[in-house]
Amino acid sequence: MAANILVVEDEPAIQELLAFNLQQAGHHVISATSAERAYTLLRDTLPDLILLDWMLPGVSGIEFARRLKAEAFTKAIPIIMLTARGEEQDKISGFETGADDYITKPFSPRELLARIKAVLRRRAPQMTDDPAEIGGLRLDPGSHRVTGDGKPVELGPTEFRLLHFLMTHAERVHSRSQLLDQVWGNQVFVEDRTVDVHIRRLRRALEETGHEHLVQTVRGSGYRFSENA
Amino acid sequence: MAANILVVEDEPAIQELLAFNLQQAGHHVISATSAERAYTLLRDTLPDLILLDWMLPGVSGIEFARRLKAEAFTKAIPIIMLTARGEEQDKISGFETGADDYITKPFSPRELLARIKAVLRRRAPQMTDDPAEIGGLRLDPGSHRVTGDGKPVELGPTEFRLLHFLMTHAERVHSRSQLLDQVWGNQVFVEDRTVDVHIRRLRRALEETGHEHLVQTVRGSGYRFSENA
DNA sequence: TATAATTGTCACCAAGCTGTAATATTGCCG
DNA sequence: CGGCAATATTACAGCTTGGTGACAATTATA
Repeated sequence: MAANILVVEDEPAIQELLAFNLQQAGHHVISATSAERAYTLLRDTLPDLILLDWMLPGVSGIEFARRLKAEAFTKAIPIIMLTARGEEQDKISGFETGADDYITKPFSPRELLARIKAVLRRRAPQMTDDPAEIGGLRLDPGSHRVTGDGKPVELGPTEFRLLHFLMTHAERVHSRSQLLDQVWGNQVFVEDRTVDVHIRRLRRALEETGHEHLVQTVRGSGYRFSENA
Repeated sequence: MAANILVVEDEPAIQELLAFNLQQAGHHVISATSAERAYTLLRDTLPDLILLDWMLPGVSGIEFARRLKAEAFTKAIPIIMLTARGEEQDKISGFETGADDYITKPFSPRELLARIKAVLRRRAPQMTDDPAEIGGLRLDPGSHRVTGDGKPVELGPTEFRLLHFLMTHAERVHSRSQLLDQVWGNQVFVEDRTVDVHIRRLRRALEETGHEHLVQTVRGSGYRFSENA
């Protein structure tokens, strides 16, 4: 899977433990010991997921999470909160933070990795770098390359993201507004019909290698990526 | 799944987070910050489900829920109440008003979605994306596909919804007006006889794979989907 | 800065879908 | 077996939806 994970944790021991386990699993880890530092890091690169300690010096984890969910450019990043046992009982509403999941200390590395994987898959399968290959069409997010039966396919940025989303959510119908939310981002104001045009551009590009049939129209519902007619 | 959900919540932060998480899950969200506004919105379109905060300025959530359950046109809409922690008493009164479920803060997005799904399943099975399979006929809402013994069946949008409803409410007779309410929507003015035509179209499509006998006429009452002759 | 790509909208067309009415059948009653 | 009411079937005109090419504005690139 190999995700970029930002760990925000003030206690060095836990910090190291987390970093070790995550790296062991092939993830790339960025560390911050406070919300402020984390925020600075975020300006450079956006991670695929944030592990956030509930209790932080200065700006608390809860507060930080809320801030992340409020800002457009960090809104979509999944957050997993680290909480100490029993904290849950007393502290403020966990949901208000918008965290995607919680892990209660102490936790096993296996549980940690499992939850990370689950969150990434649930939240944004197209964010993982796993290559997708369906019906002879192959999309590799890592190298940002698409090939149909080995031959390269040229795509614009939007068509690439669109195809990536469709391929990582194949066999399902997606309405135009769902696609706008997922591919364009949910704060963008764009006409529904614009999706049609990009579907058209995607199809035209796929015609080169004869894979345009994989992008299917479901009248009255939206579009679907499927191997089957 | 993809339901229209009305969120009634006065605190903007929670409001946004709810909307965000629900949209992530593919739902369509309408928001209101007070009971009064919610009520106005209801006059235009009826949602499939209402998420209602227990604490609201002005008319309280409980009061609002009671009103919704009293009026004919909103009576059938499932309600999930959001309550603050440690107020067991609220749960009781929540149910007394006719709320279908309640969620105690804090809660994870996962729990929220699970409860929504549960309520919808109980209340309106055709709204969940669970595949239905009866007598060799299979309907998958997720991929928007129908197959008879594995072979694809072509359906128009209305026939698809009609079949979906029938299959999720099999072995029961539905009158024409019931079908109009459930499949067409309960504010549409359409002739009763129109149902006959769509039943006809559905049957014709099912003839392809020899499954037309599953859609049965009950003279004087309506139609039924059943495996048994 | 000039040039090329990319993007979102539109207008127009083709195809598909819908509701209704007219007509044909069917089932049930005596 | 008629007569009647309910249902089936068909045809169709209007409407909606999706496909497509063009275009101007914006953005990236040389």
